[in-house]
Amino acid sequence: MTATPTPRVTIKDVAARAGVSKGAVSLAFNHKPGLSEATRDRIFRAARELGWAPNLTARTLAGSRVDVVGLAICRPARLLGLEPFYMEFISGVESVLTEHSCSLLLRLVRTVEEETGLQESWWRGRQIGGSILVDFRADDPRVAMAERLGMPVVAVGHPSLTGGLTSVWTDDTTAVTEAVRYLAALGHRRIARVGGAAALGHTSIRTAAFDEAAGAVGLAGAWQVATDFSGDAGARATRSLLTASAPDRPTAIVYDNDIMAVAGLSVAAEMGLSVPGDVSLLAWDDSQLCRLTHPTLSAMSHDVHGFGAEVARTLFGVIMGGGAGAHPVPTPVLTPRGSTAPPR
Amino acid sequence: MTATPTPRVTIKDVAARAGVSKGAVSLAFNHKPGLSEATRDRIFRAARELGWAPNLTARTLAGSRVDVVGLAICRPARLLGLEPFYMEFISGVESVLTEHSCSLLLRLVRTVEEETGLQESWWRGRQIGGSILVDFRADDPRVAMAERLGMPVVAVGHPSLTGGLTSVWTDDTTAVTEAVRYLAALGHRRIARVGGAAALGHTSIRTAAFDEAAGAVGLAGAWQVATDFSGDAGARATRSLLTASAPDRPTAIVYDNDIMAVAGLSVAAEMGLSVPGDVSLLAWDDSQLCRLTHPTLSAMSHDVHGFGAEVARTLFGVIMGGGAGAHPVPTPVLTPRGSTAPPR
DNA sequence: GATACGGACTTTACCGGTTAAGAAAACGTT
DNA sequence: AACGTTTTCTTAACCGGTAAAGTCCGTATC
Repeated sequence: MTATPTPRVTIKDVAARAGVSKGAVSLAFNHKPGLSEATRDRIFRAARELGWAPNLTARTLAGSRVDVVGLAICRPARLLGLEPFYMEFISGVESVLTEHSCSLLLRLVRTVEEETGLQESWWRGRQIGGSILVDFRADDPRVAMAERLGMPVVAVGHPSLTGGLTSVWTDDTTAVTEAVRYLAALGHRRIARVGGAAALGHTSIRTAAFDEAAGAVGLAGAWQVATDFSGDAGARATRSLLTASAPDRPTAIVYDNDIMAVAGLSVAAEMGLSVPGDVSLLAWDDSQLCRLTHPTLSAMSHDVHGFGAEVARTLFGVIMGGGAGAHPVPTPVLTPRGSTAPPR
Repeated sequence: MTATPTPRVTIKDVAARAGVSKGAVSLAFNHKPGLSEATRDRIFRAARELGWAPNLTARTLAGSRVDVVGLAICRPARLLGLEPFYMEFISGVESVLTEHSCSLLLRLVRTVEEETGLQESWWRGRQIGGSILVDFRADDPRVAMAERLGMPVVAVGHPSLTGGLTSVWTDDTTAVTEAVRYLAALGHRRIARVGGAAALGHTSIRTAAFDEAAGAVGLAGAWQVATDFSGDAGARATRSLLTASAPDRPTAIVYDNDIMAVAGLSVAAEMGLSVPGDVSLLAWDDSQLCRLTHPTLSAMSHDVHGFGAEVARTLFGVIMGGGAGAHPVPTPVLTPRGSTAPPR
């Protein structure tokens, strides 16, 4: 990219107009002591008249402050578009960043390796003051990267996945257990779970929790399928689960996100099965989408916006040199709606 | 945000290790002539050994290049989370930015005023090399802003809204006309449209086009409702349209996005009306969601990812000092699925 | 009345690169 | 051998801020 011919106003112009030195202008704009009210006013007036605002690039270079945080998301673009989760998460993050006049540098990447490279170059290039790491997997290379670089990060994921990094996490184990117990309490004895991408750490955690819970409540049948989070995959998985003959067919299905649950609902309809009569469906994340279907979808709800906000707050804590440790956010709670009922 | 104690490697360290001056390292890394192959190799080797990469902040300050583009989206966070459109759009933009090792600076804002302020400070602060402006409204202040600042931007919207700015736009008028003609051809005589936010320019354009088309094909009834794009609003609008008694009730409804169409589908089901038997529904944008419902949703489909990519390409053109004018992208095409049929 | 002190600024040296101008060595020419 | 040309590299001045150290001045202290 080449320059544009805009006549840039610099701190020098403001200083000249206010009849002071650059340093004085800098003091004024950083609200530091050492200036009289009168001078301060003159400086601000001059700046306003010239339409000047500090050049953040120069400020970053000179000082030690960087008011941008990074976020790289590693999922196929096709799927991201549909995941209400991320936009809500981002909007939560933004809500806190904005209070600190901080911006979000976003990038979609294809692989974890690409992400580590990107994060490293962002950090080395002082593009960011810290970063949010999401979608952890087992032995995630980003743990070592962040530690090696001494980069302030907050890891979104269970502490068992995020090593020594400061983390923000939801208790998926408890949530999965609650979901299974709820369905079992309704009388379901054969429950399936349509999970997310097998490579992701939280998927393994939920998978293990589901097995555990299924055993604990003594289910007669428990199935689990891994998908890529897409609606298509959710539909395929549901179809194959529901085509089984009656005794082998689950009477309830839990999904790892709401898109797949919507797809499941449609598959049931297409197969002539009634929801919740023939099969109960339980979604996860609970975006607005769950209230737009017919029947409405019961879901494990999550304050995704608040989650994002908490992540951002934690990141600021880390950047300021504190706030280490694992920060739990409230466990998703069951929100029963029209898609779950006792089996017929 | 305060600094972290990472020992940063700078160009000076690389120069020292390679036994040359800073300038030589700079020349090597910018692939400029004036260095022997041998020296170049030594420099690159030294850089590799030290794990050095040029500091983008310093590079930006010194040179005239900024490899970040801005995007501010002005819709309530709650709605954004659900709009598949934006994430897909962003992923399209990113796909092109990545090729140019360029990043996206994203911010959610509440008002256009807030956006103009933000864009201006981004530009003045040299945070961005250019910007993508979306969601234009009548007499949009951003047109004047971009011109005043001489900031390279590409406006996403119809040329009638974007003034003299370089724009990328879809022909909504033709698309709306096609939608109405299609429904009329199926035999529908009473068609309603559940539109988006009235303040947005493209909504007015579609509203006008709908009226026009309704007149041209001689409909017996044509209704239009403005919403905020949310599923809830779509549901409310649909409910009120469908509660009318038979002669006054539309037999087909066109929605301005797919979320509202999904909501409409559910309202029809809840009211005991069959789709497409009693009422046909036609969605807009056509994300994956339209294929996940039952019946599947007919839609005016759009290559949103490609749209985003085209916008990014156009922005690069503008930044390079060319590419002005209005760039049309293909008109949405009708994709008939299960939710549209002749009226009973 | 000399000394100390604190407030209000200014000076100056960076931050980590780029780039124009300058200098030294290598080369070809007559 | 003397002289212009390149080629290769160095120097030094920016870019637009920040921040530590320095200057100047009015006032309180003994």
